[in-house]
Amino acid sequence: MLIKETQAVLHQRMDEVLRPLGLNVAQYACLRALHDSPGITSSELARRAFVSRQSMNVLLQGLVQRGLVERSDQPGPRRELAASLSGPAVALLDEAHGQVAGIVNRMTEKLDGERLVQLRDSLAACRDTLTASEG
Amino acid sequence: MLIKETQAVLHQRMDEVLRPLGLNVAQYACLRALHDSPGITSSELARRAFVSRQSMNVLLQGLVQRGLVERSDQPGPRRELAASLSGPAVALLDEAHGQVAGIVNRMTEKLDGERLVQLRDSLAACRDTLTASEG
DNA sequence: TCCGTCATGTCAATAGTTTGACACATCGTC
DNA sequence: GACGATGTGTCAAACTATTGACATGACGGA
Repeated sequence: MLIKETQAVLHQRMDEVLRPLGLNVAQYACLRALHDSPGITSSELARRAFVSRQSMNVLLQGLVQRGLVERSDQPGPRRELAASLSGPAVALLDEAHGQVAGIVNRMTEKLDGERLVQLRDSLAACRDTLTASEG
Repeated sequence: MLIKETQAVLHQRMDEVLRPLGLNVAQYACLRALHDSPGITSSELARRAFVSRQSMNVLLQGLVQRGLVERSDQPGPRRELAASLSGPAVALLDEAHGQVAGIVNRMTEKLDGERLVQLRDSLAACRDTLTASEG
């Protein structure tokens, strides 16, 4: 499938540029989601990354040990532990985001603005249609 | 990322319709590649599926035990063992392909022909650009 | 109020994948 | 013919992720 191939190659390129920063694609996506939605829970993070809660938890523990994320010690209403980015994490995430943006720019350099907008719209339409027809 | 989300949802839907047939997405992709290119080797199969040779080998062994693929007993020039589909496999693959085609049709039902062609072209352009700029 | 449901976090066990390494065989070059 | 490079298959170990299960705490309806 064309979508799968494109995503696989993009994943490889992202992994190549993120490895020197000590991150993999899953960790980058986790930090990015944490930056966009501070105080999010581990389970919600797992849902957005399409992995199980347990995997996201071990990933989070690794990031906590490296001092990149901090989890609140006092649980919330539903026993959840809010997670947030640390100071050095935002700098690292900025660096990683720049690298990834470079990849995306190279990927879409052959497409003009019109085509790029249509690509985004079409992909979003496909995603929404599939998510709606679950079961 | 939009591409990743779309691919993830598509992967989930494919897994849902392939599970009743006793297949997962990796096995379906393997059978499909084997149908398009009969006599292909395990390593080439692994490259196309973006997995390691070892993973593809255990996947192939499972398919061999189920009588879906057959590997030639006499190695070729480079010690390779050609793999080919068995009789029941093509029927199963046809059934699976119909299910997947239904998913894809539902996914792209919101797009007219023009948009669909542009989507394919844009994705192919992105993939080719990324594969060209390896390193 | 009581109980069923849902949601989160965590543990143990299992399955699947990758990494690293080795043996074998061919091709190209000298 | 000899040698290194390349490509394939296979083994063992390590890692990653998933499945299944359990405890805890809050919400909602009878």
